[in-house]
Amino acid sequence: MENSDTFDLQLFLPYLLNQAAEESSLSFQRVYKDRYGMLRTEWRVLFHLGIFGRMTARDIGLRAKLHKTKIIRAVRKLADRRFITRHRSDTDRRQELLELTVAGRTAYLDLRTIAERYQADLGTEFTKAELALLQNMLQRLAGKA
Amino acid sequence: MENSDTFDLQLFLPYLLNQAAEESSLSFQRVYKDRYGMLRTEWRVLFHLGIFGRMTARDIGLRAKLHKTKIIRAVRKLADRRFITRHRSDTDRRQELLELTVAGRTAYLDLRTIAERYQADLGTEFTKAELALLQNMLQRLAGKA
DNA sequence: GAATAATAGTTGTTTTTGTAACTAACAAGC
DNA sequence: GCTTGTTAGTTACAAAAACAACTATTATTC
Repeated sequence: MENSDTFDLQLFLPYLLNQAAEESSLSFQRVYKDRYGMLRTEWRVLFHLGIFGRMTARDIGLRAKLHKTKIIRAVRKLADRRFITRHRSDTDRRQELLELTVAGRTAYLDLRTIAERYQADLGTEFTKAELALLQNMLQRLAGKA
Repeated sequence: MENSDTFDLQLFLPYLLNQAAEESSLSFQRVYKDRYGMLRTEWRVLFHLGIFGRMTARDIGLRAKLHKTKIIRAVRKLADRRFITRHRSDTDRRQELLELTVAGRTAYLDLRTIAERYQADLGTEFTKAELALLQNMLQRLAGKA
């Protein structure tokens, strides 16, 4: 340890954000992974369809900043497991309209409940004002505000 | 869109944190990747050795919450490129002591300068108090405070 | 002090991700 | 209306991460 240094890695945002993101993902991951065998991209696609209703892979990609190859793999897996349906658009046959099945919506609502509980639990750790500021700053850092 | 829903994904922390983490990693990634051909795990190992001096793979893993298989691969690559040296410990020959070479320290100092500039630039976006609160909350979320 | 357990590091295999190149459909310009 | 360019989705291959099993060494227990 002769060459000790003063840079504080724990405060360096690209590092700190990743640590926090990974930790906070864990509890939620256990649910979508163990209960539904889903990957991160898959629950995100599921949530987009649950929240916004029928939409295309392209639009999900734009909203979630996900590359189309990631999305198509998630879409295939979700369709294989009958969580979503895929239909070519009549007006533009390049596009494909994605939509939740009943089973998909059930899974979404179940996961959404877990997500809401997670958010609610944060209220015991932080004040409303703190959380609002955190979310605002994170959105600015994410380039979305 | 007939099934619109009210859950706000943009405020869901496991999602929001990942978006912010990915975005904030990008600019720094360009430097360690393009300039040094490093991966994320590699700059992290490099920084740990730069900051704390000689240490073992195990201790880096504990501090950075990295799995040992990730570390050993980073260590091999860093050693191949003559950024670090590896020496079996005399007191416990299972352990290996890792240390930066001169070239490794040079690379570390270069990257540290970029990191410090990144942190300083945040000061134009946010106030000192905001940043302090953000870092504190993130550390609590990461389970490190 | 021999047997058993635990630890540091290592290797191999499987999943998942990243990147580039491709096809089919549509759009724009002339 | 034919060429040129763009877009949505798809496929194939390369890179990286995740997971399990292994070796060598040290620690523990009886």
